[in-house]
Amino acid sequence: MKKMRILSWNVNGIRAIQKKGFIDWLLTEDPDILCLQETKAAPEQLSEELLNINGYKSYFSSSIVKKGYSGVAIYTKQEPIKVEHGFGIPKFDDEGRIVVAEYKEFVLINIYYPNGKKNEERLQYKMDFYEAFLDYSNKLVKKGKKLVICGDVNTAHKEIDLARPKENSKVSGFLPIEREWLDKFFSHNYHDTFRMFNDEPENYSWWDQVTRARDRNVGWRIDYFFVSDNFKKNVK
DNA sequence: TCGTATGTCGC
DNA sequence: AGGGTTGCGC
DNA sequence: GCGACATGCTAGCGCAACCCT
Repeated sequence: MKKMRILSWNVNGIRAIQKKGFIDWLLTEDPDILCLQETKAAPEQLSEELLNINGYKSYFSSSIVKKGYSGVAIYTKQEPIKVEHGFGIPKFDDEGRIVVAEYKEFVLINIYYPNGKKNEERLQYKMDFYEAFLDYSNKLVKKGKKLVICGDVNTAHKEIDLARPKENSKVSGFLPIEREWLDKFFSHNYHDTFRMFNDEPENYSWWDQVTRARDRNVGWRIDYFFVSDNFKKNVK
C-alpha cells in the first residue's frame, strides 16, 4: 500500500477558517485526506470554492437538528468506494457527527463525539453514542475491515493526557465513566496511535480559548487517531 | 474551563 | 443589505 | 491555623435569529 498522510482538525466553523486562508493552507499542507470536525455548516451554505478544492473530493455531514451546529467533513484526493453518514441510528446520525469513507485498503471513520458538559442528559447521550460507535466499529472489524478512526473524542484518557487531572476529575471530559469507556474501547483491540510513538506528558490537542490556556500549555489530549489491530502495522 | 477568592470542615 | 444585540454551544 | 475540598466569578469565538435602519 502506498504511503498516505491523514490529518484531523476541529475547525470551529469552516466558513470562519475559509476567511483566514483555509484553502491555501490545505493546498500547501497537501495531505491525502483531511478530516474536519465542527464545521458548523450545511453544504448548501458553503461556497463553490470550499466544496471543490483543486485535487480533492469533499464529503460533508451536517446537523439536521440545529443550524450552525456540529458537522464533519472529509477532503480526500482518492475517491472512496463508498461514503456513509452515520451508524444507521437516527438519534446519533442526525447531529451530523459522523462521516465514513471506505477505501480499498481501509475504512476511514471521522467523528465529532458529543460534548457532555452541558448537563446529565448530554452526558448520557455521549455515553450512548460511545456504545453505538463501538458496536458499529466492532461489526466492521468482524467483517474483516481495517479501521482508521479519527476525530474529537471529547475525553482525555489518563492523567498524562491533561494538564489539570485532579481539578477536572469531576468534569465531563475526564470523568471516571468516560475514561472507563476508553479503557473498554482499547480492550477491544483498538490502538491510540499517538501513544504508539510518544509516551511523554504535556502533549495536548485542545486548549481553552476563554482563558487563553494555550499560552501556558494548559490543555487536554482529546483528539485522537485510533486504528483497529489489523491495521496497526501500517501506521508510521 | 482556568485561576482566583472565599467559605467550611476536620484535626 | 448590513450593523448591533442577544442567546447558545463549546 | 493549615491543608483539602466545595462554591462563585470570570472570560473568547462562531453562528443564528432578531431587531433596526
